[in-house]
Amino acid sequence: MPSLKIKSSRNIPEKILKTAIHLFTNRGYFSTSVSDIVRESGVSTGSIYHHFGDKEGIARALFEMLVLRMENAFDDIERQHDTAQARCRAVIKLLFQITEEEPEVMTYMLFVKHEEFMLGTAPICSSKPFRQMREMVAEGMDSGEVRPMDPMVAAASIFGGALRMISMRLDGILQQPLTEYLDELWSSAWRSVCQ
Amino acid sequence: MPSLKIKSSRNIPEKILKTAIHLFTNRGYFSTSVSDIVRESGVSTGSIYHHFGDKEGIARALFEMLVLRMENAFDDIERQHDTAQARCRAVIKLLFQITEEEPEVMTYMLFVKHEEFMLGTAPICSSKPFRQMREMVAEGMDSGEVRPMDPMVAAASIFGGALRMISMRLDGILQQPLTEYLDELWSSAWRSVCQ
DNA sequence: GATACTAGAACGAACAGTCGTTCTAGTCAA
DNA sequence: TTGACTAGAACGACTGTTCGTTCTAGTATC
Repeated sequence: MPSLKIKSSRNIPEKILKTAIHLFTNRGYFSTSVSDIVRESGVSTGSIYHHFGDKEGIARALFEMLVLRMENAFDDIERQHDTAQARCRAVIKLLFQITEEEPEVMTYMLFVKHEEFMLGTAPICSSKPFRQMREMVAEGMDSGEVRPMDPMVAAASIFGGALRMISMRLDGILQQPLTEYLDELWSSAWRSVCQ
Repeated sequence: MPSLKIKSSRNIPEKILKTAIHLFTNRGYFSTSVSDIVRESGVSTGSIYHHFGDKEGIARALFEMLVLRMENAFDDIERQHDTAQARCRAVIKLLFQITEEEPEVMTYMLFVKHEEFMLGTAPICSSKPFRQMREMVAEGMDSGEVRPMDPMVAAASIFGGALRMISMRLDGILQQPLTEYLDELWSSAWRSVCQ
């Protein structure tokens, strides 16, 4: 997580966010009370409300931070690779790495129903990172790497398997680290859409 | 939904369950109060507790009913088809149909985090229907229809795209009914694992 | 057929506890 | 001294649940 450097030497907002993502992903947003966050973070109620306004504000800050981080990572990938094949593979590799290194981050991004508590928020798959993923596939179709087909079907075919693996890994059904499945999964995924 | 015939001519448990699945999927479990269910169903608080014990009991009854229904449907599919290819395709077709005809049922089955409120419940992908899906793929590998590979990767590759399409459809990103994508999606999915 | 009785289904006002939030007092760096 | 920040007790709204009562339909008795 890119540490948001903030003036206070004790960096209270970061403490709050770290505790929050841990509790939100393990117990769920509604089963986490503000008092729980106070207790586990060692930060007072007053500070929490001073920095984030309300409980939803914590969830929102967390979400925006992680989405932004993902956007930047995808921008990097687009810069570092120039074929759809290489880009999509790099995206999956990145998602697998994050899942292994920071499972709570991946859980919060992909498998938390933000609309339920962040009122007026669009579902995660209409967020920019997901759009970037679909665009990579669409560009691959324009360039002839990906065979002509419905763009949504193509995107679902390329990334669907990987997202399924992530979901199973986070649910404890896969024992081995995701990175060990990467090559085999990618060759299957690419077979489904290549010319 | 298979109507649980119950003596009472007014069939109160069914009224409660219908209201509950509607509210749970649209607002979320925690944002739905028992009073909301009382108001929308026209059933009294007392009756709800008489039939289901507590709020969680409603969610649990709903879940068990829908999982059972899915198990039976998959059993039928296994009886009616004898190749992995035909079985897997039939499963996807069925899931697409349910998504179109009863989106709330599909939402509740796939995209509600039951562990958060039904304490001690395993995640949905360790439930029997999901195991049945993985077994169909494994059998296809034994028979030589599916090329040799990690069984989990094979299952994720076959069903991942379809589940992604369902998710996008339920989130309102796909305008057309899923059934229109079935042929194209299936041919992609099968390409990824066939010999 | 009429009556008395019974079991369980339905009701909803009342309760105890928890939650998110507010507020006043205090701390500390500049 | 000032102003940003921290602290945590206090508050009111709301939640899931309970429980005493009423209603309903079926059975036994006459």
